[in-house]
Parts: sequence; structure tokens; C-alpha cells
Amino acid sequence: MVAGPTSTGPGKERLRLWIRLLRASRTIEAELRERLKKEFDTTLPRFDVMAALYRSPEGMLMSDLSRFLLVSNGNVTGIVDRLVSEGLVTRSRRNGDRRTSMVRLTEEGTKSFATIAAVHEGWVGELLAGVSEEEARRLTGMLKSFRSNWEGRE
Amino acid sequence: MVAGPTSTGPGKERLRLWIRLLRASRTIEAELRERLKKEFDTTLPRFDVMAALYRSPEGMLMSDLSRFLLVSNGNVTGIVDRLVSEGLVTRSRRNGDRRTSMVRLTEEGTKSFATIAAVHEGWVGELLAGVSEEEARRLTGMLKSFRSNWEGRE
DNA sequence: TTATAAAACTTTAAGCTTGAAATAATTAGC
DNA sequence: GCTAATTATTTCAAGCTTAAAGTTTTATAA
Repeated sequence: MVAGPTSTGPGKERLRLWIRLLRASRTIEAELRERLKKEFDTTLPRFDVMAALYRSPEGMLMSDLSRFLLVSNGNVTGIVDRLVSEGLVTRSRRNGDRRTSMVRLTEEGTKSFATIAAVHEGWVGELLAGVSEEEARRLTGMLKSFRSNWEGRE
Repeated sequence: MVAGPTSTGPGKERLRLWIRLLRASRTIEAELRERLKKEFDTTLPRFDVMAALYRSPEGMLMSDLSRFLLVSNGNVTGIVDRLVSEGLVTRSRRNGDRRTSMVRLTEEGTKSFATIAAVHEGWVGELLAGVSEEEARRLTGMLKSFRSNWEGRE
């Protein structure tokens, strides 16, 4: 998926784009993952979950998290398990529907995330320094539009 | 990493771009992975390795593969092990340097990849149908340029 | 009611992934 | 030649990931 086109047909341009897109995100992702590990002894998936919860102080259901983060249910279970054991989030049964559990950042989790997020934003700025603000806006727009064309039709 | 910006500072635009980029590639990747599994009973990492080998009929070293695919050495070992056990690639010791081994597609592997790659290219075209050829070229160019600005400095 | 289906999660097995440690073979310095 | 450093690869432990199967709880509906 990271290799180049194997033909020169009509789909060539889009295939090239896809390969670029994937290489770019993999490269940045790898760099961020490494820094998160080195500087904060945490992982990208944990950071993702905490970022989602940080935006929802009222908490999120497991299924909300899995939908929002584009990963499977079972995956979220494991990551939240570990965050709970580290004291960064809590799972609390709800009165109404006892199948569901509300996941929330603990106070420690909130503080921890705020610290990491600030540094993380700096890293992203650094890694994307070659893109001007204006270019970033344009690229973002293009990515947004193409995405809505096919996603979510399943 | 898939959640939105948590602040509105100067790095905001680039953070937004990064989140878009990641969501886009994850969404497409998930769709391609699912189709590869359903249609060809294979995985994205195996497809990646075979794509790299397809471009190098003379073969590649394990370290070439890992560098090219942006993954760790140990990772490639496992994937190639499985491809070997499926009869799709071979590992052959070299005369000169006996630490290294040349990995090549078998005849079956070559045929198999050619079939899958053709379908795969169609899928990518379909998933990126919302991007015009011209837009695709522009996006590719932008991604290429930003990448060279910081990558590989380690 | 009372089965039956649906929904929210968890568990499981298999595979992917990394970083670090271990092996083996080559190269460099003396 | 001989030791030390380097290089190529594998092994390992821990964690991430999915799809599928299982559990518990809630909703549907005859």
C-alpha cells in the first residue's frame, strides 16, 4: 500500500495520490508515536481515546468511542482497560441502560492529557512546517470534500 | 490523533490538516483492508510487501523492505514468514554476504499480485472518485513537497 | 406475558507492530 | 591475525487491531 502504481491506466493519478497520502500519514504517525513513547511513555491509541474524552467532559459510551475513532469495539475495550488500570479514565455503569458504561477522564487523566496535547500540537506544527497556513487550509478543504463523497455509505 | 484541535493557537491550521489527513487515510485503509480480506483472503501488510517485490524482480533484502515500507525489521520478518509459508515469496541466502537473504516473489506470487493489484487500483479510483484528476495531481504535489521538508533528518 | 430480536459490550484467536535484546556474519583497526 | 565495532536479521514481550462469537440487558411484538 506504500508502493507505487503498477500500471499507467486511467486510475493512475488517484493511485499516486493514495500512496502519497498513506506515506505521509505513516511517516508523521511514526514520528508522533515515537515521541509520545519517549517523552510521555504513552501510545497513540491511548492519546486518541483521551483526546476524544477530553472533548466530552460528560463522558462517552464505548460505542461512541469506537465510532468516533474509526476502530472496532473490541479494540476500544482493551485500550480503555489499560487507561483505567493507569488511573487516567473511569468506566461507570449507568442507571438507565445497564448494558452501557460511561467512560470519562479522571482528574489526573485530564491534567495529563492537557499537558501532552499542548506539546503534541507543537510537534504537528513542526512536522508540517513545510506547509504554509494557507496551503494547510486548502489541503484540509480538499480532504474534507473528497471524504464526504463516499464515506459512510455502507 | 483522530480528534479535533484542543486549542485555537497558531498551530491550529496544521493540526486540523493532520487530523483530516489521518482520518482520510484511516478510512480508506480500513475499506481496502476489508475488501482485500473479503475478496482475496489477504491483508494489507502482505499486499504491501508483494507490491514492493513486484517492482523489484531481482529481489529485495529484508532491510530494503523495511526501509521502503516504513516499518520495523522484526515486522517484515513475520510478514515474509507467512508469505513464504503460503508459497508466494522465497527467501534465498546470498553467496557474498551470508547475513542477508534475498526475498523474491514466486511465480505464483507474481500472478497472484498482478490480479489483486489490478482490482486494488480500481478500488482506489472508486474511493477517490470525488477527487478530480487535476485535483489529485495538485494534492499529490503538495504532499510530496511538504514531506521532503522534514523527513529523513533523523 | 414470553419468546425473539436487537443492542452494547467483552472475549477470543490470529495477525500486525514496535523497540529492545540476541545471533550471526562482516568489516575495521591495530 | 585478532579483537572490536558494525551490519543484517531474528526473536521476544507487550500492546494494537480486526472479525467473529459469546454475554448480558433492553426492546419488540405476537
